[in-house]
Amino acid sequence: MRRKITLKQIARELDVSISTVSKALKNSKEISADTIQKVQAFAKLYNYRPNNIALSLKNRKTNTIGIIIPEIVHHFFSKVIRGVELVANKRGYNVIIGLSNESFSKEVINMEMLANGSIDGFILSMSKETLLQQDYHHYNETMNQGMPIVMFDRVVSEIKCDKVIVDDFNGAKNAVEKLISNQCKHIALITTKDYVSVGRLRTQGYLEALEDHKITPQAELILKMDDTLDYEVHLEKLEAEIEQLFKAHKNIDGVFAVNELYALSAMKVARRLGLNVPNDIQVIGFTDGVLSKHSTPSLTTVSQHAQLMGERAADLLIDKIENDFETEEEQFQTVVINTELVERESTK
Amino acid sequence: MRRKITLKQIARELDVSISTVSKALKNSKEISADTIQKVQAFAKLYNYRPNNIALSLKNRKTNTIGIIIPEIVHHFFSKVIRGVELVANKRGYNVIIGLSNESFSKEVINMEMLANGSIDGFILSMSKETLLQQDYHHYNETMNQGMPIVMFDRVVSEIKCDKVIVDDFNGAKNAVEKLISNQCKHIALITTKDYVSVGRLRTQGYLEALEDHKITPQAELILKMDDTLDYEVHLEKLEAEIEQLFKAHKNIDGVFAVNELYALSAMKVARRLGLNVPNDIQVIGFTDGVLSKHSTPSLTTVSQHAQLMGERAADLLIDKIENDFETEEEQFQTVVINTELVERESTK
DNA sequence: GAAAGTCACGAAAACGTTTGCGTGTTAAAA
DNA sequence: TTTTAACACGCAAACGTTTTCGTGACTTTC
Repeated sequence: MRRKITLKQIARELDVSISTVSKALKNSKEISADTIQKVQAFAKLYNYRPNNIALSLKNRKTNTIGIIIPEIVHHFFSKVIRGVELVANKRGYNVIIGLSNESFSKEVINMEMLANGSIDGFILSMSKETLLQQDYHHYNETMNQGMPIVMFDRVVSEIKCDKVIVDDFNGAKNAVEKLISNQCKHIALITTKDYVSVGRLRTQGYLEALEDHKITPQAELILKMDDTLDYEVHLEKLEAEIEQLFKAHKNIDGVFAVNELYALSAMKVARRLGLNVPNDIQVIGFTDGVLSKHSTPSLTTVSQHAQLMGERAADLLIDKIENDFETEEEQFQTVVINTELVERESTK
Repeated sequence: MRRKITLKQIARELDVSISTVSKALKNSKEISADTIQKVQAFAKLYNYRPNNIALSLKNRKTNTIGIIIPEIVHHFFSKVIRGVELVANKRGYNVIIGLSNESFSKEVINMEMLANGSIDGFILSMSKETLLQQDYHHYNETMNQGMPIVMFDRVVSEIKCDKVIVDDFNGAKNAVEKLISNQCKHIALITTKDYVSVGRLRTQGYLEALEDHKITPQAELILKMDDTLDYEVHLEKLEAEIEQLFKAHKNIDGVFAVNELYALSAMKVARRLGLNVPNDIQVIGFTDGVLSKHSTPSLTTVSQHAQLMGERAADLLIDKIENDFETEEEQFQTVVINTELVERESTK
C-alpha cells in the first residue's frame, strides 16, 4: 500500500540530490556511470514513474484533450470518440470527456471545468440548446485564453476555429439523385427543423437534386420534425405524421430521411400500409448507425465516416497545440469529410 | 490571447502578496474588508479561476476518474459511461477514458499512462484478451500503489476489489422460464465460448431453468460461438450455423441468445426459413442495445441497466476515494444489478 | 608549481496553489 | 507612558518535476 515513489525519496535513499536522480534517469552525461547505474537500478526496482501532474504543471502542458459532446449513447458520437482516442493515444495524449446532454448550461459548466488547466484543447460538437440560443461567448472566451478548439459536425460559421464537417449537402444530393435514377418520381423528405445546420444543409441537397432533374419540389412532401425533445420520445408522433403523409400522397415512391430513426420509421409505416420496400417505396437514410445494417430490409444510407471525423479533428487539434508558435494571424481550416452512399436492400 | 491570469499576476498588479490574494478570494478574516473587495473585484474582472493542475499537485488529488473499457462503439459500454459521467459530474469529478480495444497490452499501457498521477481511481471492464491470458498483475500493482479500482460486468474472482455486475445467471434463467411458461418445449441457446464469465453464467441460467422444469438439456441445441474476432465479421458464419441448427432440429420453438446480435440473427434466419416469430419460434436476447427496440418484430430482451451500473460503479469508486482513512482491513463490495425482462413482440 | 580545464554533483528557481506562522502597526487596556 | 491585544499582511514551505548555473575536487598542461 506504499504510495508511488518520488524523486525525493530516491534521492534520500541513495544519499544524493534530487537533481542528480533526475539527471541520472535521463542518462545525462553530467552524471557518472556509477551513479547512473545505481539510480536506474533503484528506480526500476521501485517502478518509478514521473508524476504526470507535476510534469503538467512544470511544462504548462497536460497532454490531454477534452471532448465535449451532446450525448454518448449514440453511434455517431461514440465513433467520433473512438477516432479521437485513436490518434490521441498514438500521439501521446489522453482524452477526457464531457457530456452536455444537449444543454447549454451543462456545456458551459463542463468547458469551464476543463479549461482551467486540465486540458490543452477542445474537440466539441454543439448542443442543440446552444444552437438555438446562439450564445457562443464561452467558445470565444476559451479561445481568447489561448486554448484551441476544433468543432465537428454541428458547427456554426460565427465561430472562428478549425472545423471538421460532413459534406451534408452533397451527401443528401447524391442520395436523392440515386432515388431519381432509380425511377422515383415523388420523393418525400423527412427532416428536422432548420436550426440544426446539418438538417438545413441536407434539406438543401434534397431540393437541389430535385431541381437539377427538373422536378418541382412540393412543400407537402417535406416533413419537418421538431426534435428538441429526445427523438425516441417522439417516435409515435413521428410515425403518425409519416402515416398521414403517405396516406395523403399515395404516389410517394421514394423517401429521403435525414437520420436513421426517421428512415426506419418510414419503412415501418410503409410496411404497415402494405407497401413493399424497395418495390413500392425506396428509402435512404443519413447516418452512421447500427440500425441500418441490421434492419429488415437493411437500409441504404449516406455514411458519414464518423471515426474519420474524430481522427481528423484530433490531428487538427494536436497540430495546433504543438505549433504554439502560432503565426499570430490565425489560420483556421475546415476539413470536409466526403460522404459515401452505402447501398443496401431498401433501394433497388 | 492573454493567458489565464494567476494569483501571482493579481498580486503584482495590486501590490500585495500572493498569499493575501489567495486568502482574500476565500474571504479569510485575516484580510481587511477593503483588500478583499479590491482583490475580488479585480479577480472577477479578469475572470480568475484557480489552476486545476496546481491544485491537483498540492492536494495530491485530481478529482478525475479513469474508465477503461474494451470498446466504445457499443451501446452497453456507452451507457455505462453515461452513468459514470452523470454521478462523477454531480460529485465534482471529471472522467477520462481509455480504450483497450479488447487488447491486453493496450489495457496495460492505458492504465500505466493514467496511473501516474492523472487520476484518483479506475472503473474498468476487462478486455477479452486479458480474460483469456488471465494475467492480472497490472490490476494488483495499481491497487498496491493505493489507487482504487472498481470493476464492472466483466470481472474475475481472483481480483479483490469492488465490483458491479449484472445478475447474469438469474437474468438468463428468468428469460428461459418465460419461454417455458409460453409453452416452448425445445429451447435453443446461442452463446459464446466459456472464457467470458458473463457467457458462462448465462449458459448456467439457461441450464438450470430447463432442469427446474424437468426438461433435459440437449447439447445439440446449444450453439457456442467463438467471438474472439469482432462479431460483425462473424455474422455470416453465425447465420450459417444457426440455419444449420434450425434445419437439424425443426422442433425448436424457442431461442435464448446471450446478446442482441445473436438474437437478431436467429430471427433473421427464422424468417428466411419461413418461420414466424413469435408464432413458430419465440426469441429472447440479452442486452441493453438499441437494435432490439427497433427491429421487426421487436425483440424481447433481458435488460442490464447499463447506465445504472455506471452510476453504481462511480459511486462506489468515489466513496472509496474520499474515505481514504481506509480501515486498513479492506472491505470490498460486489453490487449485483438485477436484470429486467422487457417483453416485446418476439415472444407471445 | 601555478593556471586552466574537466568532472560530478548540488542549490535553487520555476510551474500555481494553500496555509501555518511570524511580524510590524495601530488601538485598547493598565 | 507602557503593556497587551487585535489586526492585516507577508514569508516560506510544500506538492514533484526539470534545468540552469555554480562549485569543489581532481587532472592536465606548460
